[in-house]
Amino acid sequence: MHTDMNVIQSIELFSGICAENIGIILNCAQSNPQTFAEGEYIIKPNTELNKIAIVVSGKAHVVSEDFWGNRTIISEVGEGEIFGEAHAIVLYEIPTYGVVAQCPTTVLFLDAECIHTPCKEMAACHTQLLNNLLRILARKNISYMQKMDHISKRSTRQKLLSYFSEQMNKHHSYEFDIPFNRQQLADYLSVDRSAMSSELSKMQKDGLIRYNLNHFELLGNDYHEA
Amino acid sequence: MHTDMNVIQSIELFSGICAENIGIILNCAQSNPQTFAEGEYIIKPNTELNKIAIVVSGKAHVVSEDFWGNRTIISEVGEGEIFGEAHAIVLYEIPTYGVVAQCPTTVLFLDAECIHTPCKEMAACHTQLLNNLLRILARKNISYMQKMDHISKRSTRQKLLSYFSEQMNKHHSYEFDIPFNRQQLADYLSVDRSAMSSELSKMQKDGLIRYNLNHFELLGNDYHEA
DNA sequence: AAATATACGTTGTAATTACAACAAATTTTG
DNA sequence: CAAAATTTGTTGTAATTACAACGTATATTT
Repeated sequence: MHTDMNVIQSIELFSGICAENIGIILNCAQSNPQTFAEGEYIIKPNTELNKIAIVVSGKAHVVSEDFWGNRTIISEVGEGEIFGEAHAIVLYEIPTYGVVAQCPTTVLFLDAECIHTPCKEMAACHTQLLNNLLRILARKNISYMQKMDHISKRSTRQKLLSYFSEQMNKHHSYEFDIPFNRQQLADYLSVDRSAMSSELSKMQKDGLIRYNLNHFELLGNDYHEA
Repeated sequence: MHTDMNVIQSIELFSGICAENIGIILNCAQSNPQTFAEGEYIIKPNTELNKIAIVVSGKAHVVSEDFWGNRTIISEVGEGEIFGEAHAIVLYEIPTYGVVAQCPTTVLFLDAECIHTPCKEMAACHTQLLNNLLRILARKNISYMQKMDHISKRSTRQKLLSYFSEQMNKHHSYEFDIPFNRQQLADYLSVDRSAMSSELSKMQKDGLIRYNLNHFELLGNDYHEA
């Protein structure tokens, strides 16, 4: 129970909950920290999951493996982030994905039971915990929807335009910096990096965009030309 | 307030909540039913959203439109289902998608405020409401993750195999019926129908699968041959 | 500042895909 | 049951993509 309390107290799941109540939750949820070596499964695929996992330190990949053994990275979870919460809440679904430590990683497992039927001591902070979980899930939901929206486009150009369109809205400007390098952007959009790079070139040549490294500018039909 | 109470009482959002308390919620959330014509925007893109929408009757599409006017269907919501809940919970995000009625559709809007700071009358059922919302969001989350996992594969064949792999796990069997027709499956996997159809043929010829209409059978390397 | 590592852009080729057009099969309707 | 409508399968072609290989630029390390 002596895992880095500084980290624990600052994660979103416990925001607005005092240290004392966090202690009560950890106690009620029978939390136990575990450390995993690089490459080790934190969660094995196709295994029942009724715990919410908090990454106290380290980093892990949520990966999916199909019937034929092909592996893909679904998402990355870092310090302070949680995973498994969706499956811990929807009890009867068994996750097909696994979670693999990318370096020595310490994880705290919270029994989801205390979400559904909290003990008396938790009454004071249970609602806050539910609200936090709700917000985390909602935010993940939104980002999944956005990503799906981009990926579901048929061509690399359309995927890029869809992503740029989102960035434009987010920044309220035709110009913006993106938070990815080329490889990360390609991974995010599920396309090949070099093919994407060359498509970006074509788009610039076609007068759709202008860019330099991470800085992009959208050129609508007849807007703000120089 | 006289919208079909039969539908309202049977939706998942209100499961485990008695009719009386549902009345309290609807009252506290200043719910007001509205009816929209086919093709009409229920929610316009890029508009702040702080209400949870319940489809009382009809059907709607969640669509995204980019800077250049291209439209894509993100998901479909039918009777008893809700939408907008993620954005109503994460207040500061503005949805880029819109929601368009596919036929005359009646929708009940619940002010999300009563989720965050419920009135006294709601105390008795607020936790149940939070739990329901949590479960709905978690389930959507899981299905989004699965879909992303399929779509992010690079080739049509891999997308299909990923989907079949999921179906196999779900049915605990190498044989199963899928709930889509060809066009729907193609839309779900974001590929062209006819290209997918011909890829299915090839996969059958290559001995990976066997199928007839909606019935599919996976042929692992050396498993259960006849 | 040289050496190294990392990120980015370019090009050619083989493979895959979208698209269109049509044929075959299946389901619905009168 | 026949006709019509819908769904599914097939094929060819033009366009797009993945992949590999390599050159260049930028950042980091020593």
